[in-house]
Amino acid sequence: MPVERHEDRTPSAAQDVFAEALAAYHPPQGMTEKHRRIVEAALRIFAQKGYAGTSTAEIAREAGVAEATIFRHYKAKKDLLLSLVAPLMARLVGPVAVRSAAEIAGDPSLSLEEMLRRLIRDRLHFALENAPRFRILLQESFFHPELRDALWRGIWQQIHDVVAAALRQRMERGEIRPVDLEVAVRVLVSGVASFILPRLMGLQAPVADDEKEIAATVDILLKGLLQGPAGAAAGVPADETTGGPQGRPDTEA
Amino acid sequence: MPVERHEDRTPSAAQDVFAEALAAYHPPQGMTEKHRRIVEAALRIFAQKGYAGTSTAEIAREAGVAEATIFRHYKAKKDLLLSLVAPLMARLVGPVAVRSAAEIAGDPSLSLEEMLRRLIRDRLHFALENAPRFRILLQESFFHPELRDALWRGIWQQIHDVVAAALRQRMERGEIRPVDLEVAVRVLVSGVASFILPRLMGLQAPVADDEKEIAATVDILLKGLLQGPAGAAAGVPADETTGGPQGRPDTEA
DNA sequence: AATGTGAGTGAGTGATTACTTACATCCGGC
DNA sequence: GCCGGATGTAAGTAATCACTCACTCACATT
Repeated sequence: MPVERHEDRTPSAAQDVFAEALAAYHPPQGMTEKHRRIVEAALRIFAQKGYAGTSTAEIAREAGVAEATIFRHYKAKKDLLLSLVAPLMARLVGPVAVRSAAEIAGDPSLSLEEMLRRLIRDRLHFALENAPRFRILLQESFFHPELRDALWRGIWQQIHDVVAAALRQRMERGEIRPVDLEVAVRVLVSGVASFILPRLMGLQAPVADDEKEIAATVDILLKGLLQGPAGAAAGVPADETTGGPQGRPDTEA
Repeated sequence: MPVERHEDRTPSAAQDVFAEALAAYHPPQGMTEKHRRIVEAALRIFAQKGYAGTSTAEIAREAGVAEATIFRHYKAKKDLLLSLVAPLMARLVGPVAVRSAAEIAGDPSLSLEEMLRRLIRDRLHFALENAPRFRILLQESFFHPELRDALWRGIWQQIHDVVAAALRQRMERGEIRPVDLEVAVRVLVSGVASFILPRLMGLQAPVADDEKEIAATVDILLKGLLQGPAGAAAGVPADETTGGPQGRPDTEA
């Protein structure tokens, strides 16, 4: 990058990026006050203007520290970026998240419907909790091949494997039709993503009722759009503007 | 933006961006050789490194012109960016594209299945034809509110209206179940997007057969995943790795 | 032949870039 | 008291940023 000119001179943020960044990542409580404010400012400004569109001077100004203080903690600007997304990556592909998702997806006692609802709720909650980090990871993966690879190989493959396994299990039990697994995973995940991404990006009109929308989304994904051959549909009626007590505000943590 | 420091001094790329950019857009045949090469270089490099990550010096070098030549044709760097995405926006929301999509979506003689297949083929073709412009519009809409608004208000609303109208029509005819229209549109469009976006981003493993995947996607969107209550499913069998002559390589232009 | 015009450019402009260096200040262990 | 490491910063550094200026050149109109 010509705009980031010293970038490739330092070997700091070069090869096996995440091993290094994860090692360098110390949790918030080990940080000094100023260090914490640098991270917060960077998180906020990167999410808004992007990595290449943000100068270290602005981060320092916004954090109320001297510019050199940033480089006391990070060898290069890019290391700061990586330190922001690395913990998110770790939580996404780490054993905790995978086990949590796999537990939901693999639980045979859950109806497919309930499983999908929980998955959407679970991921929506997680995404909104880490919204700025998610946004940065997403938008910067356009420009940084290492991030794109990590996102693709790490996160997508994880999601894919968990969902595919759950679908295969239920397909063998005859619960779902024998559709192409890859396509089914793609459609399912994109349906969930269409729920989460607009909220993550700050688009999205004021939503009336998340639970109702989740139920309707799952309903369509499971039963399709077509009129059943024998009046099969028994799910959410959903005549567009109905606001009756049909959502389910109970549900677990 | 501190990185783009002169940006807000010039009133050139300020308010009603697209009116201006569209007016300034002259089709390729009216360009000089060097101007054309500037546009091509910018298209290529912006798509790869992003607007903020690309310097005018690099564009000039890559185009084989002097840096000042860029500013002979564009008042500011941002005007160059807008001139790249404006024609795409115009074609997306303009009467041609809307009529084409609306014709497909509104044609009552088409089966819902065939309509969706044509829509996917049509949009996939269009997206791949304009891949760099699409990519730039998508990635820069994270950072430029005017682009985000245009993409949201213009393109999404167009898509939404066309698809919603088609669905409502078929819902009134009893062809599809009475589901929530907004949710149905969202799931449908995201299913199509999940088909197009990975190809646009250069992700996506080498795909065996587009037609087969389109058919399988449409099948799932229409009939859902669940086993029908009376063995209803009659669509694509799709036992994961079957490669037999079941795709439909006929289909129109 | 004089004049005008748009394309094109070499050589700048001052501001800003990521990053460094040298030098303080703090704080806990001896 | 004194040392050593970690934290913080003012004041740089050379390179690069978007953009401008003064100018040439080719060509068209008169």
